[in-house]
Amino acid sequence: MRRADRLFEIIQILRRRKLVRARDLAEKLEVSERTIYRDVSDLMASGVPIDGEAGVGYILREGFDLPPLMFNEQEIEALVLGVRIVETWADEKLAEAAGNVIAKVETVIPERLRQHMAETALIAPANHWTEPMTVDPSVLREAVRKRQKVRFDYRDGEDRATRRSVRPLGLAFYGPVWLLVSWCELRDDFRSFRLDRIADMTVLNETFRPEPGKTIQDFLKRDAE
Amino acid sequence: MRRADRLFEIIQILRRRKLVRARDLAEKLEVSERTIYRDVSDLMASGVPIDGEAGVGYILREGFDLPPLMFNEQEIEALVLGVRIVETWADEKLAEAAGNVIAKVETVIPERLRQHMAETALIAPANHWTEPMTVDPSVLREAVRKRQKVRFDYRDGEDRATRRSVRPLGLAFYGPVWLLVSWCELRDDFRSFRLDRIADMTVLNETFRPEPGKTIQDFLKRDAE
DNA sequence: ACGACTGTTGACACATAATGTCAGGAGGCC
DNA sequence: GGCCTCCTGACATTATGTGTCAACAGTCGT
Repeated sequence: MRRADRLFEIIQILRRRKLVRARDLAEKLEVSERTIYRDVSDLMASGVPIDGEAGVGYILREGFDLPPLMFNEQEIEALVLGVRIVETWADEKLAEAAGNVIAKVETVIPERLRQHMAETALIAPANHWTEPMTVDPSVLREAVRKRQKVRFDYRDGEDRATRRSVRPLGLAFYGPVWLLVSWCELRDDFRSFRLDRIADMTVLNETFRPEPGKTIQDFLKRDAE
Repeated sequence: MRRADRLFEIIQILRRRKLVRARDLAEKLEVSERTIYRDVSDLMASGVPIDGEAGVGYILREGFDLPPLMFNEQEIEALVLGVRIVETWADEKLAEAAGNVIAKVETVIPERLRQHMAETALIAPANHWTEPMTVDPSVLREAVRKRQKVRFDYRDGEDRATRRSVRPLGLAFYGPVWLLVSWCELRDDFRSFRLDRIADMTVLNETFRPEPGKTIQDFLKRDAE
């Protein structure tokens, strides 16, 4: 039996039974326990939610596959429109993920809705007037997630250039342009930067901790006033 | 990337797109075409219904009922961003539906992703420069669904006013403005109208049948050329 | 506190599977 | 016919998987 099949088989066994010991799996699949431990470890690394408890066995937590979903027609339209906008207005990686969302949702909704999904007449045409990006948004998204500071040159509306070091807090979709919402250490305040005016960006190794008053929630709160 | 992951990835790509060439897969997954042929062959042997046609590419037949894997983090981000954009850029009814989508998805994902969902740092700020709508988009959406013709006054870029009778085919999100994509009976051709320039619209009782060459698919096809 | 049970990890030698390259064949499409 | 694509075989090379042995750590019942 090929390894790929075995990994799949382990998942199936875990789906069927609540609790399984490595020894059971080893016997069933005719490999050594050591191999099972390695397989399970790989599955975990791939995101399969397996809990292994010493003295007990393995349990598959919920959330491995996507359960059936039910939406009404209006919700389908909202979902499809949102995803289509992301597909045409965001960077490649997000666009691809958006495509996956469509594909995955399609397989878990009832047939009737699947049809409606395909027929949704809300479209987001490829836009031709976005400013060419000078930074890769996916790099920035990662910096946001990992809370890594970034440094870059910024050219403002009056063409003045400054070098900034900021805490990236989030990315904001603002029509034809994307903004980097950040805490600017030069100004010691929130600042938003247009992604098309950023140049020579480097993600620093320096990380930051969220501090009260300097998070994106604080920014949004202030924005609302 | 390990082989087992690649096999899953191939399935996902096939789910997303109708037609894929071995070459596309090879580039995407950074392996040789030969490896792709071997992978696909193995998937087929495992019962995945893939059709491979010489001169065409690969197609995933229907009837593959393996539930898709749970959303990954990137997909959650794409979904959340899409929904947030709809919430701020679309009309009230769609915005509300978008909110429901979030709520429904939240109930089926594991805790870890729910947290990620809440923390997604992609935002779509309330935009302040959209042109004020002169028609209710939700009325137009319904007319699209029910295939009811509509009549309205339109004021073009040079401020010339015309009265139009059109088949509403769909709505297009075009940044700060929304467009009504339609088959215009005055010009006997496809025409797009900015929603903020439409006035005195009435939905007619007259319905229309989709005719070859006059559907939104035809419009999109022509657009691509 | 103890012992039995089970998951987790490392090391190492060995076997096997995966991969890329090259070549050729077969079938769809215009 | 020419082009594109899927499909298959062979072969050298490399990467990966595997079993065995060993030690450690967490759980559970007593």
